[in-house]
Amino acid sequence: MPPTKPKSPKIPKIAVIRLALYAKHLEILHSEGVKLVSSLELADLCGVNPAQIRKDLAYFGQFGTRGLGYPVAELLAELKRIMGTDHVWRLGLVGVGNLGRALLRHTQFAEQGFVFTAAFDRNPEVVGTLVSGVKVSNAEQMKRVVRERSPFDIGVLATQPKEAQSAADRLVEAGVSAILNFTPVKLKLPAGVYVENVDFTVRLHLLCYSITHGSDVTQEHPT
Amino acid sequence: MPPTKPKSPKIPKIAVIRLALYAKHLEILHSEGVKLVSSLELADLCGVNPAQIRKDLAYFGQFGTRGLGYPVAELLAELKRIMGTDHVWRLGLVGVGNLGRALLRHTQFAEQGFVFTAAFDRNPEVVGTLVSGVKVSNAEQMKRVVRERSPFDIGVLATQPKEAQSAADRLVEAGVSAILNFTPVKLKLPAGVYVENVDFTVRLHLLCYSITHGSDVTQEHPT
DNA sequence: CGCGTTACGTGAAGGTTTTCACAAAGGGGT
DNA sequence: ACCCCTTTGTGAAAACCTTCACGTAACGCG
Repeated sequence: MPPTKPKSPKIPKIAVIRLALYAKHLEILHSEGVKLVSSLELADLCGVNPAQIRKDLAYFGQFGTRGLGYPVAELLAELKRIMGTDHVWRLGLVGVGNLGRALLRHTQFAEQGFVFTAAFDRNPEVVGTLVSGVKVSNAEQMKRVVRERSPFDIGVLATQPKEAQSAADRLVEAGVSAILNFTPVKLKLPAGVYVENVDFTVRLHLLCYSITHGSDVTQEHPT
Repeated sequence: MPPTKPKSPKIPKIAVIRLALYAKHLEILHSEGVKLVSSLELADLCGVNPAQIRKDLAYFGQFGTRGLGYPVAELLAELKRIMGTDHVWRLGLVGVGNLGRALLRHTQFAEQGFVFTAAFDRNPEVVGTLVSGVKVSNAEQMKRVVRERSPFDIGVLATQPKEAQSAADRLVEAGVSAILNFTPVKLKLPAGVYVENVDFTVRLHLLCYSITHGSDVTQEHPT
C-alpha cells in the first residue's frame, strides 16, 4: 500500500472534503465490525458516485484490492493520516463571548480529536475564569501564554467583528498558521496562513433563495 | 431594468452564494455613499473575477449601463429581491443548548433580517424561560405553538444528534419547509423541504489537511 | 490449476463552471 | 451631432470536475 503524498500537486478541495466524509462512514463501518467495503457500498452510504470515490482515493495512492474492495480499518487509518487527523489537534479560542463559549463546550470537537488548550479575551471580567475546563487568558499576552504555557495549532476566531483583524494578527504573531474564522470579516493575512471562514448566514441566504424560487440550483455539495 | 426570474432554470448554487457576497459589499459601498460601481471594482472587493460577476448577474437580468457600471442602490435592492432578503425572515430554534443559546443571542442574524420568533426544547428546566427575549416552548407542542402563537419560516436545528431527526420531523409537521441543520445528522426529509447542513468540523479537517500538506488544494470557494 | 466472477484503477467522454475577449451600447465633452 | 472612452453583456475557449466504461488483477471454487 504505497505512497500517501499527493501524486499530482493539485487536489480539488471538494475531494478533500469528501475524504472526511468517507472517513466518517468508514468509522461507522469499522465500529460495526465490517472488514471490507466496495466503492459501491461506500458510495451508497455517502450518497456519491462509486467512481468518484475511486478517483478521490487514487489521488493519494492505491488502497483497494481488485475483486474484493477496500479493507475498512486500513483505509480509515490511511485517510486519517492523509487528512492529518491521526493525532489530536490543539485549538486556541479568541473571543469568549456567546459563540466562543458554545464552541468551548461543544462536544463534537473533542470527539473528533480537536481539543481547546487555550482561550483568550480582552474583557477583564472574563479573563481568569474557567470555561469548560479551559482557563481564559488575557488576549494581549497571547504570544507569551502560547509560548510558555498553552501552545496550540489552530486558532479559532470568535471575537466581535471590529476586533477580528487585530486578533488574527496576534494569532499569526504567536506562530499560528491556521485560523477558523467565525467572524464576517475578510482577514488580511500573510501567505502561508490558512483560513477557513464559517458564516452561517450565507446558508440562511441560500435557504431564502430556495424558498423564494423553489430550488433551481444545481450542485448539492456535501457537508 | 427587466426580469428578476431566472432566465434558465439552472443556476449554479455557488453563483447564488456569490450573489450574497456581492450584496454584502454593495451594502458597504452604499453606506459609504458610493453611487456607481464597475464589475472590476466590485470584483476586487469580493476577490473574484469581474467576468464572473457579470455572468452571475446575467442569470437574472441586466442591471448595468455600459461605460458606467452598476448603480449601487438599485443593484443592491435587486439582489435582495432575488435572494428573498428584501424582507424579514422568522426563525424558529429547536434545541436550546450551548449552541442554540449562542445562536439566539447572535446579533448578526438580526442585522441581516433574520429574527427568532420561537424556540423549543424538551428539557423542562429550560421550557418557559426567556432567552434573548424569546420564550422557550415545549418541543412536543411545536405544531400548536407555531399555529397559534409564533409562526416562523425557517427552522434552526441545534439539538443533540440523537434527537435531530425527530425534531426535524416535527418541524416539517408544523409546516416548515427550510431547515438550517447544525447537527451532524444527515436528515431524511420529504421532497420540497430544503436543508442546509452546517458542520464546522469539516472546515477544521480542511485546515488540518492544509497544514499537513502545505495547501495543494485548488478551488477557493467564498465564505 | 485454470476459469469465472468481482471490483479496482484509470483513460476518455461528458458536463459544468470559469475566464477570455470582443462587439455593442451608453455617456459626456467638444 | 459626432466621436471617443469606458464598461457591460455574452459567445467561445479554457479549465475543472464528474461519470462512464473497460482493461486488469485478485480471489475462490470446482
